[in-house]
Amino acid sequence: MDTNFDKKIFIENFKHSCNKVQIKKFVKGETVTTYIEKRNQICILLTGKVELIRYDFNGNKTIIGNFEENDIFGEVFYPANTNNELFVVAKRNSEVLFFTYDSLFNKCRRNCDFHKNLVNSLSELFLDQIINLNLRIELLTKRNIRGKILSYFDILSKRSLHKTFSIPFSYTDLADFLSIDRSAMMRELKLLIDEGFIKKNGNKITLLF
Amino acid sequence: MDTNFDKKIFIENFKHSCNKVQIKKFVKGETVTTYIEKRNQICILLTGKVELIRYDFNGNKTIIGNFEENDIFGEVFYPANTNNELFVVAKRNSEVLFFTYDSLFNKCRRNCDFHKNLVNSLSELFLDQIINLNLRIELLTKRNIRGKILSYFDILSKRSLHKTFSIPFSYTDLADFLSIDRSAMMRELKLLIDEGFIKKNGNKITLLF
DNA sequence: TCATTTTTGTTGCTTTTGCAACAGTTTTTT
DNA sequence: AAAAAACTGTTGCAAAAGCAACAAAAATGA
Repeated sequence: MDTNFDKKIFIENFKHSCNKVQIKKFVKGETVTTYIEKRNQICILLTGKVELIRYDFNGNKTIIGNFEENDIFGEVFYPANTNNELFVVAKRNSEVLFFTYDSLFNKCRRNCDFHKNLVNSLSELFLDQIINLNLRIELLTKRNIRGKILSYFDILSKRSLHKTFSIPFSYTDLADFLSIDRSAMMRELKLLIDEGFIKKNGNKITLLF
Repeated sequence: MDTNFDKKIFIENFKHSCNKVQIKKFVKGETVTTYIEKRNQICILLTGKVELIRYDFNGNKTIIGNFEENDIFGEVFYPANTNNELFVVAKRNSEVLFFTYDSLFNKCRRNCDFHKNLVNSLSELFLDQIINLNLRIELLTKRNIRGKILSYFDILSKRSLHKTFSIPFSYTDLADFLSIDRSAMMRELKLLIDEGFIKKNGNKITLLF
C-alpha cells in the first residue's frame, strides 16, 4: 500500500480548518452514535477505542467492528433499510470527528486547505476500511472455531511482526468479535495449547508454528 | 446514498479515454486474476459475473465474494502478506477493466476527461464496496444457519422490493457463499418451509413474514 | 481498601452442524 | 440426441459448537 500518505497529518488539517466537521468527546461506556437514521454520517476516531455492536433478539451481542485511532466508521457504510439497530459505544474515553459524506463535496467557509487532497484521502481511508473488512470476512468464512482463532492470530502476528502478540480484546469480547461462543472458544484455545500450536499467557499469545 | 452519480457513464468514459487502463475478455470458467503478487491491482467488472474464491487445505471452497456488473474487486483490497491463494474466476463470459491504484494519481497520455471526477468516483465505488462488505459481515456474524439464510433472504427481498425474489446462485454456491454445509442448509430450508416461514419454487423464494 | 462487577476457566449435557453417500433432476457438452 | 457433468434433495451418523452454570481471579470504582 501507498505508505507515504500520512493519515494523521491529513486528519489534523481536516480538524482545524474546516467548518463542515464537528468534534465530540465521549467517556467510556457512552454511546457515540447509532445507525438508525439515514444521514450519511461518517466518523473518524481521533483518539480512544470504540465498538460497533449489534444485539439480536436472543440478547446475543456481536461486535460487528472494533475501531482504533484513525479508523473510519459511520452509518453511511450501511444500506438504508437494514432492520438492525447498530450502535457505536466508546470502550475508552474517545474523541470523534463527525461529518456527512455529502458535505465533503461542498466548499467550507474558509475554503480550507484540506479540500485539495480530501477526496484522495477519503478514498485512501475507504481503501483501508475495505482491507479491514476483507480481513474480517476472511476470519468469519472459516468453517470452524479453530480456523477462526488461528486466522485471527495469524493477522495479529503479521501485524505485530512477531510470533508473540497481545490480543486487543478481552476473551469475552474476542468471542463476540469472532462470532462464536465464549466457552467453546476457551475449550478450543486449551486444545490448541495442549496440541502445541500456541502458548498463552494472559492476553499474550505465541504462535509455535 | 448519492444516486445522481452514474457509475455506468463514468466507466464508459474511463474506458475509452484513458491509456492507463486495460480491458480484457474472459470466457466462462477462465481465471481472471489471482491475488498472489502485490501490484495494487483494481478491477472493474464491465459485463458478466465473476467469483472470488478460496480453497482451504481440506478442499473446502468458499466464495469470498461474488461480483456483478460495475462491481469493483482486486488484490489492492487485500493486505500484502495473507497466506491465502485467492482467485477470481469468470462464472459467465465477462469483460473486465484493469488498472492499478497508483496509476490513478498520474495523468494519462491524453490527459483525459475522466480525471476530473476520478477520485470522487473512486471513493463512490469504494463506498459501494464497503456497503457490500458490511452486508456480507452482517450475514456471516449470524450465529446459526437459519440466521444466515434469513438475513440473506432479507437483503435480497429488500433489494428487489418484493417478498418474492430469485437467488442469484445455485444452492451449492449459496452454501459456499454463506460459508455453511450445503446439506445442512438444505435441511434448514426444508424446516423453514415446514414451519411456514418461506415458500420455495426452484430458485425463487417467497418470504411469508 | 473493601465491595461489586466483570472476566476467565472449566465441565456435562443438548443441539446444531458437518460429513458421506446416493438417487433423481437438470444442465451442459459433444 | 446421447453422454457427461453439475446440481438438488435427502438421510443416518459423527463431530463440533452452543448453552448453562459455577467457582476463582482480576479489574473497577465508591
